[in-house]
This record gives sequence, C-alpha cells and structure tokens, in this order.
Amino acid sequence: MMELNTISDILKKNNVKPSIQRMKIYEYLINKKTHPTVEEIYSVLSKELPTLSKTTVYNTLNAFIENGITQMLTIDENETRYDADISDHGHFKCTNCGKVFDFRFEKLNYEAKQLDGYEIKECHVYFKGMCKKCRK
Amino acid sequence: MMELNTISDILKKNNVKPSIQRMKIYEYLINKKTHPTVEEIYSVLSKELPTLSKTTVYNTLNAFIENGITQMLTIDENETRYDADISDHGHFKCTNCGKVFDFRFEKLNYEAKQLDGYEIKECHVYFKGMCKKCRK
DNA sequence: GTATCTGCAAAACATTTGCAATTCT
DNA sequence: AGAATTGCAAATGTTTTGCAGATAC
Repeated sequence: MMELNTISDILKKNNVKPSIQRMKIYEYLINKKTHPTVEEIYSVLSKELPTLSKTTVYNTLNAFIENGITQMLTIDENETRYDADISDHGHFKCTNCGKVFDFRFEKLNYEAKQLDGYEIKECHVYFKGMCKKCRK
Repeated sequence: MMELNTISDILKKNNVKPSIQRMKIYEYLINKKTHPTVEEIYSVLSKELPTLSKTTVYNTLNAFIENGITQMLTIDENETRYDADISDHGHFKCTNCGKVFDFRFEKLNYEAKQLDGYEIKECHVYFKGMCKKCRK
C-alpha cells in the first residue's frame, strides 16, 4: 500500500502540485487497481471529500495523463477507465462480471518492432471473454 | 472494389435487410477502409443520400455489429470508429496525422493461449505513434 | 496579494429513444 | 394493408468550459 507521503513525492516529481483531491485520486488509482471510471472515483471519494466535484476528477485525471503518470483505457465505448500502472501490460475484461484484469506480455514488443518505418510510442492490448470464476 | 450486388448478398446472408442506406454504409466501410467515425460516414454519404440521418447511421452500424459483419474500434476515447474487416488484425494510429492503419499479427493468438483459465473471445491490439510519412 | 485550484452551472458533444411519416412487399 | 425502416426532435449521458469563490505560497 503506497502512503500519502510517497504519493505526494510522485506528484511533485511529475509537475503535478499535490492537493488533497489529487493525492486521494492518485492513491485510489494506485492502491485499488480496479481501473475505475470517473463515476466510480467520484462516488467513492465523495465520502471522504464531501465537496469533491466531477470537474475536479476530470481535471485531475487529465493532468495525470498529460504528465505521464496515468493512462486512459478505452476498452469499451462509453466507459473510459483510468490506470496509474503505466508499465506495458494488457487488460482482460470479463464480459460476464465486467471486471478488468491485468496481464503481462513479453512478445508484443518484439511484434511491434516488425512494423518498421513506424515509430511506436504506445502499445495497447486488451482481450474480452470469460474469467475463471464466471466459467465455473 | 466490392459491388452493390455482392454487398446486398452479404447483408442478406447476415440477416440485415439491404436498404439503400445500409448498402451504402457497408460499401463505404468495406471499400474505403478508413475506419471512419459516425460523423465521417454521415457527412460523406449525405451528399449521395441527402435525407440520410445520423440516427440511421447509428442504427445501421449497431445492426452490423449485432450481426457480426462490423467491429467497433475504441482506439481513442470520444472517437468511436467502425471497421468492416472482422478478421484478427491490429490498428496503428498516427498521433500526428490521425490516420489509422491496419496490420496483421501472428504471435498474439499464441500469447492469448498463455492466459489459461480465461476464455478469450475478442482480441484487440492497437499501437500509437508516428507513421512513415509523418516521420520524414 | 497574486497564482493556482476547486467546484458549481451551463455549454458542447455523442448516442439513444419515441414516434410519425415513408417505404417495401 | 401490414411490417419494417427512416429520420426528426427530444432525452440522456459524458466531458469540457466559464467563472466566482476558496486555498496555497
């Protein structure tokens, strides 16, 4: 579990001034790892920060993205999710329970290099299907 | 270039009754291969079909998707694109010129099988970066 | 005390829905 | 005529913008 001190440092290092709203939003992303939507972040954090507005959630997430400490996941249309894990990894969404799981991949970078002439900066991979629990 | 006769047959085979609007939209998707947005389809086809409405474009694309002859691409948030090529392939979006290119991949299916316990039904891959022209 | 950040309300967009008019057979 | 399709207008939902008040340095 990452603590608020560490979070404050990460934000500062990445040119995001650490307000309480920004720290709590980053904390939620990095500790819960649920790839939440704006709605989820807003409704959970409103309990702790009763005056929080969705505008601030949007502003904050956009600032995180601009400064490279969060990525936007567009796994499903009309359901923008956010992820503070910016390492190369893929996502698996269970079409039954709706949960999103992470997985590592090795071979994709190799594959990416095959596309020569193109300069690849971002690499997004997601699968959809049924997770272990839902298949039982 | 696929002709309207062939398009009519494909739609019929897939339980979509071939109206002029539906045929023209499918023709645009399959022949132009530009992975257009609703807006692009609407503004281009309005010239030929002046009474065309966006509602019909949306209804038609949803019918195509339900019947498995078109896939939705969610490469960027707030920019839903459509593709009548339903074979397994990846997309590369140039962040400079905005164009979307196709590419084949072989190794991903192998990779997918590594995630055992999970039943994978759909496999989406996209890269972002600079295309050949924009790098010059 | 000046900059920045927050959050309300309104605006801007994208997509869906209800329904009447049109088209097809 | 009867059933399906089209397209307008209104509704819904999401994200952005404008701006006034609050907060931080």
